[in-house]
Amino acid sequence: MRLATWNVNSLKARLGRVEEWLADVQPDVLCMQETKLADDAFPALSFAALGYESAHYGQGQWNGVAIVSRVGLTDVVVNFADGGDPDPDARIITAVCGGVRVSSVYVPNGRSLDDDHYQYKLRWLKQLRRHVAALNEPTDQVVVTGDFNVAPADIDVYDPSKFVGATHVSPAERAELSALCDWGMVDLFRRHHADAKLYSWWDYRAGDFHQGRGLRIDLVFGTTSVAERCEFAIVDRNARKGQSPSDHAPVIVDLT
DNA sequence: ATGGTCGTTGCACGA
Repeated sequence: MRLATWNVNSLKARLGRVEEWLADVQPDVLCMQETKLADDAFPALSFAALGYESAHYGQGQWNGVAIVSRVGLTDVVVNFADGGDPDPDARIITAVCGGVRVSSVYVPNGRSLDDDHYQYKLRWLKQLRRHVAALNEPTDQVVVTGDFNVAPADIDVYDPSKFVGATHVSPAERAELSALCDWGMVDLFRRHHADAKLYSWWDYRAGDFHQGRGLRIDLVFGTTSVAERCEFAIVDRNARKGQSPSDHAPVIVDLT
């Protein structure tokens, strides 16, 4: 099973590229973030024409997450399912695809450490963990993937000195990812590329992509049983090139 | 040293 995640930065602006990419890469499951669409504007027929079932949770304009699958798509849950307060934004959707419970997540950006949005980000990550624990046991086949807006370690940042005091690298955010791992999840990409300075997001400005100034913030977490099946992981940098790219590249994992 | 660009929408703001 080939599973991928991609922050498309507006599915309306990106649909052509996403269709082309699906035909080329042939993933079985694709999790998308920042569709920036209302549910009734989601192009389900375009995905159906390529053989994919789909589930979307959007609000229009901002945020919006989706899962498309050609290996089944059942048990769809929008928003958090831990019994706590629902997130006012459309940032998480969960479904079972090919025997794996998959969540597509768009973690709040945080803006800056002194912003209320940063506290929202930390609360959001805690609730994500409760959501995962409410739906699964650590021994289950579970994937939580998407745009985490957190670089797990300094190796995931092109120049850590430029991010001192910034979001995406703060100890509190990283501790939330560690807590997810403590529950029973593994960063599948890092497991396959222990020392690689490879990124999944590059600012549109100043030629950051071509200068190699990026962050690895698009992550695929899998439970141990998923990690044991994972034989390949890659960032598809080609999808960040050319005409009208998203500022994120897809991350792909292959499970046996 | 600073600011670079996109996407939304509507003539600013979030990332």
